[in-house]
Amino acid sequence: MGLTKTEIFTDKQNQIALYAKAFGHPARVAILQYLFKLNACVCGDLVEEIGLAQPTISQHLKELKQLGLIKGNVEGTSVCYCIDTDNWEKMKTVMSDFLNQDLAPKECC
Amino acid sequence: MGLTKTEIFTDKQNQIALYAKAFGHPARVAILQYLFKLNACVCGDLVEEIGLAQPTISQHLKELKQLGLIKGNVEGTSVCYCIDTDNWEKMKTVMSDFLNQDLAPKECC
DNA sequence: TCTATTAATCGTAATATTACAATAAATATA
DNA sequence: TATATTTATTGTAATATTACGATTAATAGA
Repeated sequence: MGLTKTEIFTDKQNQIALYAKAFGHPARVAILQYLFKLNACVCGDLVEEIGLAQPTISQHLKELKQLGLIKGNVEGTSVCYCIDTDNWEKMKTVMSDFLNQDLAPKECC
Repeated sequence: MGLTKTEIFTDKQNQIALYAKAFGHPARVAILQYLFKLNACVCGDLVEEIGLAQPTISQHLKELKQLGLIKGNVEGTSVCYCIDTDNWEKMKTVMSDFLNQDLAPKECC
């Protein structure tokens, strides 16, 4: 147990859950907001900005990178991160479809 | 360790993360989609519909209820669940603000 | 080459999540 | 009251996540 049974759900449902999981930690939310705010590649000051230890930030960045939401470019000894806008848009489509489901105005119970 | 440091993040960041966490499991996504699809209170057939054990479904429903995204009304021996549309709209506002951040079209790195 | 700087990886402890069997609670009906 | 039906709760095992110290890797510059 303790293992999510992905096989009984649709690809779409699993995809929504994966994106949502990425946003399910405030550090990752903060990282993404900071990248959007600066509107540029952020080279190195994420650790001071967020306030968690360097390995922890690195771990969160890795998750976001694996999902494709950010990209990292090596610049000398530092790595510069920014939003991957193409993939961000794809994610938005998936998540918006889910969030914008609407109910007909029908009384219930 | 293993404990999210919520105190170093803003209320907004924590709120986004809490909502996202709720959507971070495909069973909860599936439950919500089903409630939207039927557009009615669902009395009892969620266990067969989703395909997880009854206590597991009950646990997922509890999480969604605690966040306020669904409500449950007791009807005899069964409980009928439906989307809490008011709270769903509030959630949508919060999540949309986050997802719809946009970058100026600026090259990066 | 040596040193400094910065990010990634490894290892690990603490906590959280997921899933379900067993059981309890609640209520309708015989 | 007794029984059937349905959902919630409890307990617990398996797995995942979070956080960080220690270390490694990579590269710039002396």
